[in-house]
Parts: sequence; structure tokens; C-alpha cells
Amino acid sequence: MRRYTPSRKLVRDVLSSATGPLSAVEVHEALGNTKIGIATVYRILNEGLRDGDLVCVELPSGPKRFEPADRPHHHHFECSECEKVYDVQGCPDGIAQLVPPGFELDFHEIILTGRCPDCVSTDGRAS
Amino acid sequence: MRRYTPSRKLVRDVLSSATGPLSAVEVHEALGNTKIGIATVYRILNEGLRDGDLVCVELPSGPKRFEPADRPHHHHFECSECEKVYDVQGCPDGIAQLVPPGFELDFHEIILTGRCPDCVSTDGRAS
DNA sequence: CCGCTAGTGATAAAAGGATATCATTAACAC
DNA sequence: GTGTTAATGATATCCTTTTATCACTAGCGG
Repeated sequence: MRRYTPSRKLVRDVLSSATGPLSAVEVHEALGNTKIGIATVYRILNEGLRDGDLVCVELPSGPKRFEPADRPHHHHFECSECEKVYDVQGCPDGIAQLVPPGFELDFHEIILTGRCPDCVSTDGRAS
Repeated sequence: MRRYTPSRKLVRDVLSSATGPLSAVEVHEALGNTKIGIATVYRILNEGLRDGDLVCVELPSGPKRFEPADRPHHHHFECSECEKVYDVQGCPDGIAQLVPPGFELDFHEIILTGRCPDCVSTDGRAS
């Protein structure tokens, strides 16, 4: 039987309050000084996937990221500088028209790449 | 000085005649019985990137894929069954409208996921 | 409070992709 | 044909992400 533990709640809270999907390592860092181990983070994330509470977002670069499953349809913006990923709302019409004859479309993902506001404001001045 | 070698020509030919971007391993397999080593394939692909003859296409799943740089703007369809990747022509309007204020868009990628004609025709009947 | 066992942290190790190494081969200028 | 050295094949190694292991901890029903 599944037990209530502080770790589970903390991980879910971190993901809920994030502005985009987070990787296991990012969740672990967000947990900061709570000394929850990385293995536990992976376990809780995979458990969330199995339970359907979380969805996995895989982007071209980097590790798998996770976000709550109850967010409405949206896409993602990845900052090429700080590598953070942000949710972006909306979805253009006409996706289905791209599918060539004979193909069966299940899902689609749109990945925007560029610089996020934080990195734009830092401009060229390296940190 | 760069020398003409059969390997280079073979790799470029494989990529040119492919219907989508190929990974190093896929190129290696396509070379079949030519006994060109995987290290050579990686070398030639990276060389192509540096020279600007090839572009790298990174999709959520799997390794980096490569295709000729001279193809017009297009996107990709990945078969969830056989994992092959196909080029798809066209691009919906309104991508730029997705970008939230403060973000700077450089590139975008649209990834369609589903089943390719080969796998659709095989239907549920496992191979 | 007890006992059972799910959960945990630390870390070893796996998995997958890409690069480095090195002795050997072969392209090309002469 | 010969010499120079870029290119190659085989494979060891690296790197990053993820999972497995295992002794210890703690949630919760009784």
C-alpha cells in the first residue's frame, strides 16, 4: 500500500509551481537542502508517470522532463542559453494538414528555441 | 588537405537518398557490407556539420540525426513503432504568435508522432 | 507502542551515444 | 613508384542519464 511521505508531497509541489517541465536533476536541485536523494526523485517521478499524475516531456536536448498531467494542451520554449524550458500556451491550426497520406498522427509537439527573458535582459554580457 | 575517399561519397549518398534524417547508426547500417567503421561514420557526419553540408536534427527520442543542409524548411514525423523519421513538408502559420512577450525566437521544430505507412499496413499483427 | 514492510539515501553500475586512441591503410603530389 | 600524412577500423574510453542494490528508516494498521 502506498504511504504518505514528505518526499512525495515536496516533489509534486515543486512540479506544480514550476513554469515548465523539470528534469529529475532540476527537481532535485529545487528541493535544495531537504537532503532528498536523487534516486528518490527518480522513483517518485516514475511513480507519477505510472499513476497518470505526471506526463513526460522529452525535448531534443537533455534529459526527460516531467510536468503535472492536468495542464491543458500547450507546447514548450527552450532557452538555448540557460537551457530552461517554459510552457507556452496555444497551438496553431493546420498541424493535421502536415501529415502526409498514409501516416497516422497520434501526437505532436512544437518546440520553440531561442532566449528567455532572463537571458535576453542579460544580453551579450556574459555572467 | 581533405582527400577524396569512398567513405565520404557513400555517406553523402546515403543521406541524400534518405526520406528523412538518419542517425550515425542508421547510416552505418545503410552502408551494410561495406565494412566502414562506425567511428568513420561519426567523423564524416561531424565533418559535414562543420563544413555546413549537413544539419543536425535532434528529436526527443534517440540519437542525433543528420540530413543534407540544402533541403527547404520542413518538419519531421517519427514513427512510434519502427522509430524511423520522415521529412514532412509545410509549416503552419502562427508559430511566431505562440512566443510569449519577452522571449526571443530563433528556431522552431514540429515533431509529429504516430505510425508510418509501413507500420499502419502491418496493423496490429506483430512482425 | 509494535511490527511489518514500503520508502529512503548513498552509491555502484548499467545503458546508450559519442569520442579518443593507435597501428595500419591508402590518397595524392611529385 | 615513392613518400608523406590524412583517413580508416577496431575498440577502449568517456559522459550523461537512469536504474539497481542494500542496509537503514519511518508510515501506519493494529
